[in-house]
Amino acid sequence: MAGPHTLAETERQVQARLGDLTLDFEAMAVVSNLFRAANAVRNHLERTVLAPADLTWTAFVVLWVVWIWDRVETRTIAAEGGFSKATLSGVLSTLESRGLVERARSESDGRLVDVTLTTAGRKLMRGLFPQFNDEERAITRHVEDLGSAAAMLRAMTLATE
Amino acid sequence: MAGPHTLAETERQVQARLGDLTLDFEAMAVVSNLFRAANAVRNHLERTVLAPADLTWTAFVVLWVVWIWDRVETRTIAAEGGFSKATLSGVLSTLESRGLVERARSESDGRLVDVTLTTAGRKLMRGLFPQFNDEERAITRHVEDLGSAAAMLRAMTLATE
DNA sequence: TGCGATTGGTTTGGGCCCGAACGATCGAGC
DNA sequence: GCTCGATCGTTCGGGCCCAAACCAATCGCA
Repeated sequence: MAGPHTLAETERQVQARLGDLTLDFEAMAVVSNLFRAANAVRNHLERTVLAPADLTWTAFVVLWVVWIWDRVETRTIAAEGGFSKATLSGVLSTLESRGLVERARSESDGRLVDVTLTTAGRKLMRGLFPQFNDEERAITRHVEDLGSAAAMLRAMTLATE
Repeated sequence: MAGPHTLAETERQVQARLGDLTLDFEAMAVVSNLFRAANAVRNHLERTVLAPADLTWTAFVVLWVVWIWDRVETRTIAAEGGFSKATLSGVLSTLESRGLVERARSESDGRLVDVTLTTAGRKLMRGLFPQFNDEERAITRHVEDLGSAAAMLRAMTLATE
């Protein structure tokens, strides 16, 4: 949200429009930078790692969750990935048509659908994830304390729930 | 990406699949938490502040940039907002049809288009932004050092460019 | 001055994204 | 057994999202 302009300049402009209100500019800067970072990182990873494999961001997240947990119910994937079940339904259909995942109705509960990776899906993830992690390392290389960075982000996530 | 499961459990699963490779789990956790936070914050703000005004996230960002800078070229909006010019073109059409912004071809350069807020657009932002900032304050209330948090996020953004 | 290269915004096509509505299934309590 | 409420995945409609193709305007450079 806040961009090439300086922070001070942005504050000045906001103050000019809402001078009579008390605002929290530090909070504004943090939220703004959160989205700039997430956007930049996502675009970067999509271009460098995902595009060559013809995968979208969300498709990769779905594959990742299924890969880690081997056999997952769709509701779990949606919760872990942070998107709606409606979105997941479409992405799963795409991945299924490409032969990367398989849907199977649960035997113990007829409402649930279990998802697993096909052999092709597992092979793809095994090749992709190391590249992905290399980029993650590069992206965070200038972050001093990774542990406290993760904790800070978790604090924001929790504060919204 | 990483969700209800514990971090240690996730690492164990990844290690089981890629045990022979060196991975950076701390970097993985930071990137993962970055997206969880951004998703959670965005969804929260959309539901609490934006939905009542019938605005999407991107539409609000566009309005915000134009509001701050009064008269902006579309290329600037796209750069500040962090999305493509193709996306912007569609969102601007939506906002224009709702009477919140106006497009005007630049007089000095026939390729450029300047965007301004209408009176209705300014009125909307004046009412909306204080609510938005209140939520931003609440979201960051458990972050100890807002300054270093913003710096950390900036470091990640810069590392991808 | 002329013309190829660059820049800027829009359009197009395909995919993601959500809330709401829907049909199927399950389970608690009678 | 039966029913009512809750849960699950899918579908639908509308909007966002991007890359690539496109056209108009401008610039660079001889």
